[in-house]
Amino acid sequence: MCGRFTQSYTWAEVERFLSVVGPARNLRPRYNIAPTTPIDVLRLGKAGRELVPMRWGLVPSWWKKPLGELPSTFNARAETVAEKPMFRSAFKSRRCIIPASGFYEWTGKPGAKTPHYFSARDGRPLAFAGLWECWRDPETKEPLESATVIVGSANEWMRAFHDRMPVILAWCDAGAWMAGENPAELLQPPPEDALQEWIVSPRVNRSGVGDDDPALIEPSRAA
DNA sequence: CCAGACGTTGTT
DNA sequence: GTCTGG
DNA sequence: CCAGACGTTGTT
DNA sequence: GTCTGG
Repeated sequence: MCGRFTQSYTWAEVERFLSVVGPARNLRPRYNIAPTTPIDVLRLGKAGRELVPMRWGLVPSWWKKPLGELPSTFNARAETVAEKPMFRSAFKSRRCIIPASGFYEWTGKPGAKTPHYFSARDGRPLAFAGLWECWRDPETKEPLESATVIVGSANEWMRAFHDRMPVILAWCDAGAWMAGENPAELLQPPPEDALQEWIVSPRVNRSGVGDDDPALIEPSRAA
């Protein structure tokens, strides 16, 4: 998966959706997110469940080099997330849910790329399986919280556009995910009729475009 | 990942 | 082509 | 037991 | 933080 998450979700929608794991608090709408910019992360902390904005791109707590030398960690592969040094610690003890109204995938060749918007057919927000970490800058000692989205195989329907897709907890068990259970069974693709899709403007991936513009997911040219 | 920008010369 | 911003 | 290592994702 | 090597 690549691109950004888009469109707003209402408090009511998220709360209803997240009721799988219990009541949610402090939820804020967010439309559209790019790597290295914050995403909303629902985690289980000492104070209970909280929605926290974090850097998109997980930084393992043991990372000692400058942030700029960190490889791309905005996605983690479901197949290897348990073993990769970059993710395994968070996979064990810092799972989270990343609410989003939808996500983008691109089709076409360079110079003729077409962005598609994907969201739940029932209109409810999606909840991606994620991981988070807290890292402390060796120089400034500043703490930085970060997160990543787990991606797995696409289902047949999705394969028409892309062979990967985020792990969506709506069709797994969000509660079990947060409890650290049955990862293999949890990280399955959703039913074939779970999502809907339409073409949007390439504007979605343009630098300088605000993340909170609902117009980003307006249908574009016909397919 | 993708979209968009990317400007040089002389000058003590 | 390569780098930056999101 | 301790010391030291440990890089990911996407590629039309 | 977690795993491996010694």
